[in-house]
Amino acid sequence: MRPDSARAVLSFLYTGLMNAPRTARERARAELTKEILASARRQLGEVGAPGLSLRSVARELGMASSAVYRYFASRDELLTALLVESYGEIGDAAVEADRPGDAPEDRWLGVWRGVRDWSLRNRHEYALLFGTPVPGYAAPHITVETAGRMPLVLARIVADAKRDGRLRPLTGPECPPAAIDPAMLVLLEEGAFTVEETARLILAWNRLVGVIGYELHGHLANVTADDAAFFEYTARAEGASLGLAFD
Amino acid sequence: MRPDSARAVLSFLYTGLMNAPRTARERARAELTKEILASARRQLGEVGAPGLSLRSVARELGMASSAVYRYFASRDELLTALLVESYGEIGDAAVEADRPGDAPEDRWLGVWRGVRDWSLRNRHEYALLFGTPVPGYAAPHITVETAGRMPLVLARIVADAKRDGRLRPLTGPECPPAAIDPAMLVLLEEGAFTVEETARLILAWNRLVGVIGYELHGHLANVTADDAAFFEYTARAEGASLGLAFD
DNA sequence: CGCAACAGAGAGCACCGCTCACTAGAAGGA
DNA sequence: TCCTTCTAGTGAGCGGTGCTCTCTGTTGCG
Repeated sequence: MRPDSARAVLSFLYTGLMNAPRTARERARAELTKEILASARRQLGEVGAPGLSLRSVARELGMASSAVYRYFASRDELLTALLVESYGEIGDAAVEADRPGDAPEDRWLGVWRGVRDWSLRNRHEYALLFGTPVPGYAAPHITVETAGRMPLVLARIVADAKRDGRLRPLTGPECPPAAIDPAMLVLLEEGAFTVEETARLILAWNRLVGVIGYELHGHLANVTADDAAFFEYTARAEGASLGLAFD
Repeated sequence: MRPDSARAVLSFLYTGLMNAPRTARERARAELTKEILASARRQLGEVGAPGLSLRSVARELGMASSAVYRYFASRDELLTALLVESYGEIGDAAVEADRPGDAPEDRWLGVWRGVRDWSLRNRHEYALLFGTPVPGYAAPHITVETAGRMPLVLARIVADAKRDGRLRPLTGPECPPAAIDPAMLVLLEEGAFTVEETARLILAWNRLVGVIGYELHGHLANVTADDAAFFEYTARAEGASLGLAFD
C-alpha cells in the first residue's frame, strides 16, 4: 500500500462540530481549518469561485500548498465548505430580516429585502450558491438542510398568515399534486399547506433567487431602470400570488 | 514597438459577416474560424465552460495552441463567441416552437416547452448564457439584440393576444413606471404594452429562465417529483398572470 | 518581382491542482 | 520514561493551463 496516504476527506464537517478539542494538536487543527476557510472566503469574495486557488490560500497563510491538503482533500471540497457556510449566512440573513410580530405583508417584504441585501453584498457567494454548480462534489444531503433555511422563512410567514386567516384564496391554474414531492408537503411546516400553496411557495422561492440573479448578472441592463423598485414590485407580485394582501 | 503583434480582437464578429471572402487566405481564415468554433462548441457541450481549454481545441485541430490566438484573442473571447452562438440557438428554438396561427395559450406553452427542451439538450450552453457570467469580456451591446430574441417571442404572443382582445385584465399589485427602462417599452412591439404588461413580461421571461435553471442545477431535487409537470404548471401560472386564459 | 502582411510553429513564463517522499515532533501505550 | 505510531508540515515534481514572444515560411498586392 502507499505510504503516508492520510487524506482529509470531509474532515472539515466534523471538525466544525467538535465542541472541545482535547489535545494541542486538535486545537491547532481546528484553528488552522478555520483560518484556511477564512482566507478562502476572503479570496472568494474578491475574485470569485473560478479565481480562488488553493495555492494562494496557502501563500496567504505562509504554508506549503501541499499542507492545505491535510485539511481539505481538494479544491472542490474547500468550495463545498464555502458553499455550506454561505448557505448558512443567507439563511441567517433571512431569519434576521424577519419580524415575526409584524403583519405578514411587512414580514414578506422585509425578508425579501434582507436576502437581496445579502446577495448584493456577497455576489460571489450568491453565484456559488445559485449559479452554475461548479464543485463536482456537492455533498447533497449535507447541504439540503442548510440550503432550506432561507425558503423556510418564507414558508413560515405564509403559514402564520394562513393560521390567522389573513390569506386570500388563490387564483390561477392548479398544480397537479403528482408534480410535487410528497416529502415536501411534510417538510413545509408539517403539512400546513395544500399542494397549490406549496407550489406557489416553491415558485416564490425560485422568483426571489431568480430575480436577484438577473440583477446581479446584468440581464436587467436596459430592461429595468430602477432595480430596487423593480425588486420591490416583484416581491409584492409574488406575495399577492400567494394570497398576501398586496393589491 | 513590439514586432509581430497582430492580434485577433473580436475578429470573429465580422469574419462571420463576410459574405464573400475573395482571397484564398480569407477563405482559409473563415473556414478555420468556423472549425475552431465547432470544436470549442463540441467541447463546451461535453465538459462545460470551466473545462474548455484553448489548448485542447488546438490539439483537436492539429495546430499549435499559439496559432489559435490568430483567430481568438483570448479564451474569454472564444467563450464570448460561443455565448453569441448559443443565444442565437435558444432564440431559434423559441421561434421554431412558436405556431403563430394557434391560440395564444397553445403558442405560449409550445414556446416554453421548446426553450426547456433546448436547455435540457444543451445544459452547458444554458449555463453559459444564464449562469454566472464567466467571460470577463462579454461585449454587451453586441449580444443584447441576439439575447433578446427569445423573450421577444414571448412578447409577440402576448401582443397578438392583446390585439385580438384575448387578454384578460391583469390583477395584482401595480408596477411603478419608473422601475422600467423607457427604452424597453419602445423595444417591445413598439409600444403595444402598458407598463404593467411589460413588467409581467419581464417576470415571465425571468421565470422561464429561472425555473429551468432550478431544474438543471438540482435545486428541485426532493422538492418536485415530476419536473416536466411542474414546468408545465409554471408555464400556465405565468401565462395566467399575463392575462392568458389558463385557469 | 519585391515588400509587407499574415499564419503558423515552438519555446518559454507563470500559474494551477495534486501527488509523493521525507522529516520533525506530538500522542499515547508499555 | 522510552519508544512506537501517527500527524502535520516541507519541497520537489508531474501534467496541465492561458498567454507571449521570436522566428519562419507563405500569401497578397502594388
